[in-house]
Amino acid sequence: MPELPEVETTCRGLSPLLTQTTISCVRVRQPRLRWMVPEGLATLLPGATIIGVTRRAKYLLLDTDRGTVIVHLGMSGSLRLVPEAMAPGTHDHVDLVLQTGHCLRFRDPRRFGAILWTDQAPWQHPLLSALGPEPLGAEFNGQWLYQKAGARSTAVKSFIMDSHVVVGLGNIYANEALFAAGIHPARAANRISLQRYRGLASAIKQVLNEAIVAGGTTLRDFADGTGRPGYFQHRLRVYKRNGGACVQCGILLRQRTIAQRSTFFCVHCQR
DNA sequence: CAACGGACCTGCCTGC
DNA sequence: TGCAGGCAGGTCCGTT
Repeated sequence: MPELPEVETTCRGLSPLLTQTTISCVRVRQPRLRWMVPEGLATLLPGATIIGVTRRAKYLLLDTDRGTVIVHLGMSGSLRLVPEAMAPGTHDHVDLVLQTGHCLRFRDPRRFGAILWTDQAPWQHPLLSALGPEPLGAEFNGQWLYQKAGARSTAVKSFIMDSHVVVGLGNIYANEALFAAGIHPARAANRISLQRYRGLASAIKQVLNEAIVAGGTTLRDFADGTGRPGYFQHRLRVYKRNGGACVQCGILLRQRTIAQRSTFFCVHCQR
């Protein structure tokens, strides 16, 4: 589910609801996520106050006065604010119960997500320290992509999904951004000019910004922190549209696998 | 170093 | 109707 726009949507939805609330207890029903949920959470967090909710890459950071809860939604995770008494479902693995009578509920059927803790600056955490730039920041541009591509012969689609190059792009938005930039997803990263990388960088920014405005993409069950779905799925131009007509030239869109991920593109508009 | 495949999980859909 | 197989929004890690 969650690429950068979905995580950002969750972040923006939850931030005003969680900021300045105090955690009363932690309920862990299933600690076995991608990594074990730290046992210490249940003793550390009661009494802690949430200072703010921010995002780095696809990680949500719940900043408290004692440290930071780092949340990753994996493939199927979601975070919702619900009444404390609401009965949990099968895959509702963790609750942060608040003094307001609500709880922040982490659901994740596939358990590829994670809940971690750090009392250091979160960007120093091993999972965050080596990440590339935020795609919506000024330091991410065509020059950066061109320089990072160097001699790499990997497909440009895998290249822009590499979190050391730029964060936040998953399979949906990598496909969409390459279509918007007119670049074939299988083209070797080192065979793209600086000029075309400038176009790609701005396409990435534009696609992500549009998706954030639309509240993200809801394919199956994504909802933001308050339960609202996203609407960007109606604006997808290539993702899962194989066999359909290209919105620009009308020929049939193709699908193939690149780096073990389904890839959708127009052979006429993308070179 | 870079590229690739495997691993981790469950649910849903298709086709036999 | 049942079941096997393939596929899904992520990303770390070990092996070439």
